[in-house]
Amino acid sequence: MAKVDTHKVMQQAERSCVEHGVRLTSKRKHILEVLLTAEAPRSAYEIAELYRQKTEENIPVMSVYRMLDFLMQNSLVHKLASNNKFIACAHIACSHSHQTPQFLICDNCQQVREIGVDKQLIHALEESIEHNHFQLNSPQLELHGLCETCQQES
Amino acid sequence: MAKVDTHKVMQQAERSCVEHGVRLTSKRKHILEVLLTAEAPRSAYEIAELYRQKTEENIPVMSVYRMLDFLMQNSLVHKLASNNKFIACAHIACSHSHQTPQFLICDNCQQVREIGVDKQLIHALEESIEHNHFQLNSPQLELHGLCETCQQES
DNA sequence: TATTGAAATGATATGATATATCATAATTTG
DNA sequence: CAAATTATGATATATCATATCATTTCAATA
Repeated sequence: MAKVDTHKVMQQAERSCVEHGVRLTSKRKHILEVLLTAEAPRSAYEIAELYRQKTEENIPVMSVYRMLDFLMQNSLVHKLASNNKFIACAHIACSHSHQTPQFLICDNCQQVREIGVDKQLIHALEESIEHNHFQLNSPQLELHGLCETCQQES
Repeated sequence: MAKVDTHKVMQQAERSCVEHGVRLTSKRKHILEVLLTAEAPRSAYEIAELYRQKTEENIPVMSVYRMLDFLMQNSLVHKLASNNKFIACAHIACSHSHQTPQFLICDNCQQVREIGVDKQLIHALEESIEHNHFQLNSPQLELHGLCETCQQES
């Protein structure tokens, strides 16, 4: 949710889609832009509304879900399971080999920081998983709490 | 989801509620029992249905949600955010001081193992959180993958 | 460049999850 | 027992998500 250079990120997103031979259509771009400029994670229905405001065109929520699916498959967007909202990946521009994303979600202002999971943490996770003979799919950590700003206010 | 002595767990649950001065009514008990005997996490609507089967009485879903809230507040039940289902706490009987629960969720058979998060992992988490000046609420880790049994089948 | 096949999007319906709110019943407490 | 509190019921509705079939767009290629 930190300020990003939307234009630059979009360029990288396009590049990445070309590389993978998938189509970043203009509607999909709009959806991604909506999320890039949003202050916090948004639900599919909120995204549809923001899309309308941005483009002055209606978009069926069904389409929004499909486009979100596309964007998620291509690691441009993440879904936060804990609140059923979507967020642009914070690492699009850094030519990321996408590993475990970890989200710090502020329960007060709703802002989310996506951080890379640190080596030690990954190691500890792997240990714990291996110990239970479990085989991880795609891990994602969501942690709820208060961000620095909101701590100070309370 | 491992076999538990339901009776013993229920006794401990009652004890715990008495201690905290809250009421474990018979309906709430039924809900908890339903989850204790379930093979996998259940949605509120599934719980309502299981309740009907168990008691031959209808229960409004609204009530189920309320009772689940109660049970969660008292650490007897957890909600899995990643699939909107509920599960009995695996540590009711072990007079648990409830710390970070970690769930290993099998995407094939849906069974869930709730494990204690190991020291090292907690430490790594805390480091990473502190580094970002974040203040954790009640952490909970949900990891998706394949359990041992389902790995062998595939 | 016209054809065609695949991918993307629209339209419509419906299912699944969750909360708000006001009414009633049960339980505790003075 | 009366009053207050807590729990539950009943009803409505909001919110999140998917299924399915129709139509449009786009790229490949004959």
